[in-house]
Amino acid sequence: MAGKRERVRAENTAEILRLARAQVERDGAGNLSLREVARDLGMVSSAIYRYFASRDELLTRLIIDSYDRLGAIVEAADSALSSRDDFRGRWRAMSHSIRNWALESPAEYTLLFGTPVPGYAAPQDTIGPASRYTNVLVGLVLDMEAAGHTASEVVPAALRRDFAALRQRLAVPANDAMLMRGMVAWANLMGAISLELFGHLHNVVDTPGALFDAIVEVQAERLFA
Amino acid sequence: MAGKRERVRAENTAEILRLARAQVERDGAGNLSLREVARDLGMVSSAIYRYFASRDELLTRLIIDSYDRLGAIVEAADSALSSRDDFRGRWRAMSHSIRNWALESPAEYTLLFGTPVPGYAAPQDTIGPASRYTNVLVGLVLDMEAAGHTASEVVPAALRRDFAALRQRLAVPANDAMLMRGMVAWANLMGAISLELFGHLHNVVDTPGALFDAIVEVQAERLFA
DNA sequence: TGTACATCAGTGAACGCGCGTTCACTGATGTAC
DNA sequence: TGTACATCAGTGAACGCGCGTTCACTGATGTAC
Repeated sequence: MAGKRERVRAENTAEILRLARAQVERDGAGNLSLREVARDLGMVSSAIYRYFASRDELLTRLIIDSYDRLGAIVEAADSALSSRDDFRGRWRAMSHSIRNWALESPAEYTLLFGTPVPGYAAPQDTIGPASRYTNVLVGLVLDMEAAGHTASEVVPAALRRDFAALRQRLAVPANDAMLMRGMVAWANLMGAISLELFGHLHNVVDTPGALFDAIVEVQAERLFA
Repeated sequence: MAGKRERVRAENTAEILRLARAQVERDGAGNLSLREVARDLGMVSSAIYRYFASRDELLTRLIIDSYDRLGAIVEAADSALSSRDDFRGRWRAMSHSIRNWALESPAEYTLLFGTPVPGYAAPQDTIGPASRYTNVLVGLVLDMEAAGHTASEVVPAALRRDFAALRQRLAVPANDAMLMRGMVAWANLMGAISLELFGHLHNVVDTPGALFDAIVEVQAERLFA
């Protein structure tokens, strides 16, 4: 029988998350309202507290889920390429998968990469899921290094210490110049997407997709060739 | 006498803007409250309406002022370099001036480059001030082109049309590859700053300043040498 | 310089709204014997 | 298979709060003659 209570609880939890996500998609994370979720669900507002201890906890859950979805998407895009040494192809695939996800669910992107919700402090639980999508990029530079690629990027001393710590934490043996390469690619990628999603390409470019492609290609040429 | 009314009005308008800005700095733009501004000012809430027609109008004014301040800062940083053909130096100067401004007034940065305020639609008046800081970067690539630098970046057809329109709108004769270079630099710059300010470098790097320097140098080497 | 009228800044009360969270409660589902 | 008790989901009322905006008003500043 597996417990009717248990089943209903799982269903309702999922439904709350679904409705909350839809609300975030519509009005932004700052305006997520427990009362509205309850209304949508046909319950009284206090009932939500049987499922989530507070608004912040619900937000945290949404954030974690979004990071996880993003992570899964980027991992899938990368591993879809059968030739693992097609580094440019892999870079293209992961870049475009992030942008496509962002365009499909802009508020999810905003939830993760926009203005942090005021008064909300991300708890420890988010840091694992948050690094899932970046790990794909780390994997790419690692594979390049393993394949004998060398990078000549200069890394200042202060940053070399940071990179050493990072290598330990992630148990990743990439060298400084290669990590630097990854950082540049990362900043460039997220910058291009944020500028587009947050409206800064209005009055600049009419086909942001073409600009994104071109930016990805320029970096492919410089960093992943 | 020049009108006491007029003088008081100017003072109060300035004071409202100052208090509103402080509030945005403290709680984020989404939480800007006319009532709180009025309280801080020692006035009754409805009095604000003698100065601004609505909350949105006040927000717009804050945004315009911030773009203007940013624009002025970046212009000053660029023109402080006496040798106009030190392109790398100019790139460094403008990059760092933007980051420094962002660190000094994070909520202003967030107001401009973070999540758009839900329900708020930027009116036409913002687009002039919004392009002031980017024009400095455009100026740099223009000067490089005038000095005989050539760029080999590939620009796809769709984007070439956009760039043609952009050239007309800005009355700027930069060629496609050079404009492309500017776009890459722009995305990279804003991406690096946003990642830092929105907390994505936590658990990645302990000295974000060093990372920023390094990113700027990598792009200096590739785009402005 | 003085008077009469127009302009405008600031008041205070009100409208109508929404929010997160707590708490004592009822009634259904699950568990142990 | 049945009974007795424990667990837990959902209710409804309440607390205390904040918000943007409107409106009729008073009293001070400005203007025309």
